[in-house]
Amino acid sequence: MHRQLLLLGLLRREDMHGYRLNEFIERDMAFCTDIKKPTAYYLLDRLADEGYLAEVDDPEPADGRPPRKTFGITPEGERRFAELLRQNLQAVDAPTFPVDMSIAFLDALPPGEALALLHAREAALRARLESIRETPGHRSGALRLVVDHHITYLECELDWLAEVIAWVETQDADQEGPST
Amino acid sequence: MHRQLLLLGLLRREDMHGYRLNEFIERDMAFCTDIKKPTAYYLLDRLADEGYLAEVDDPEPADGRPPRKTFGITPEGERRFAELLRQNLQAVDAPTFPVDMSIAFLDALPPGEALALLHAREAALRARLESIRETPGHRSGALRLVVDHHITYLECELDWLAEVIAWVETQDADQEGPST
DNA sequence: TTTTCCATGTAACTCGTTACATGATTTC
DNA sequence: GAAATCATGTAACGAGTTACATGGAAAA
Repeated sequence: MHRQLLLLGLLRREDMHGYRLNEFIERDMAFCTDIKKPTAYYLLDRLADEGYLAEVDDPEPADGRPPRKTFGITPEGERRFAELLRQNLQAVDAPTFPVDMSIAFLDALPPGEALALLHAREAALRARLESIRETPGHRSGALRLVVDHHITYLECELDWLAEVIAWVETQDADQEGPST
Repeated sequence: MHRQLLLLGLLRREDMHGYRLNEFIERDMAFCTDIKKPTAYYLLDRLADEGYLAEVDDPEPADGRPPRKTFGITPEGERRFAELLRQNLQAVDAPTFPVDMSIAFLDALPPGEALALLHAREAALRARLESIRETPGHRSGALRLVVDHHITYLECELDWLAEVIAWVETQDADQEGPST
């Protein structure tokens, strides 16, 4: 559903063909969406079938290039967009973190190995945080807020991971015995 | 994949039949997993087919009750469990937040309505945070860490939401004109 | 001359959900 | 007598992904 919203939202700003759309999404939105090319093409056709998009004439057809299907949003599409926007903004999704399942059974691992894996995870999260911080563009406008969302989230993940690591370390110490 | 891990992890502690397993998951793990009953039954059979689980005799068959299939983990299941645990702990998933798509197009909404929706969202998040804070049990052990994960996450969501609200408010003020 | 770019798709598949089916037994 | 509890499942569906297909043009 947020995928439809994305496509409608982008086409609301400018008519585009699938290839350009996918290019833009890959370059500028990859950090916040996971829509894949075939899905985008499929959804474009479906949204057009449903009357939310309409195929328009290619404003600058390039010769010796495959023909392209340029889409524009229709008035019904605008209405649909607003509807999805409100729905999506109100929906409070309960996210699930796959890693939680590992944490729940962390005692099944030798503490040493657990710590090594957790530190590796920490490094990976830090790397991602850096790469998002260094992302060019998105310096202004609403997209900045989305970048901030991911930065805030990664920082919170790191805080929590530190807590997990501390916990494993105390477990480890307890196991060695406080008598040592 | 984290679903398999969950089932194997729980059956590692104690032999169980599907119904009890589902009961436990609904009562004590609903806040961190979204596995549904039919999925659990299906996965139990599949894991058994693959040799990771084995059907064992019901230790206390109740009379006048439907027969139940009690599963226990096999040595291969133990190995599989450890493998999934390591895999899952190392995998750094790039989460996508559906709400980001709304935020990216927030300017399409009248600022007043946007603020109302954002405040409603804030209230919903706060309610969830409270309900998790008041969750009984999970006070000790690894599950406590998982609860903390969700608390930390919701707090970070609230921080970020406040930032979004502030941004919309400045946008609104700018639009009214700094001359007023 | 092989690779990359442009541009669109399809077919098969995976994973999971929803809604429903069954049937005895206990509780209201 | 109706509803909830116990216990297991199936069938149909939906959303999305992967891998592949196509075919000309430009760049390496």
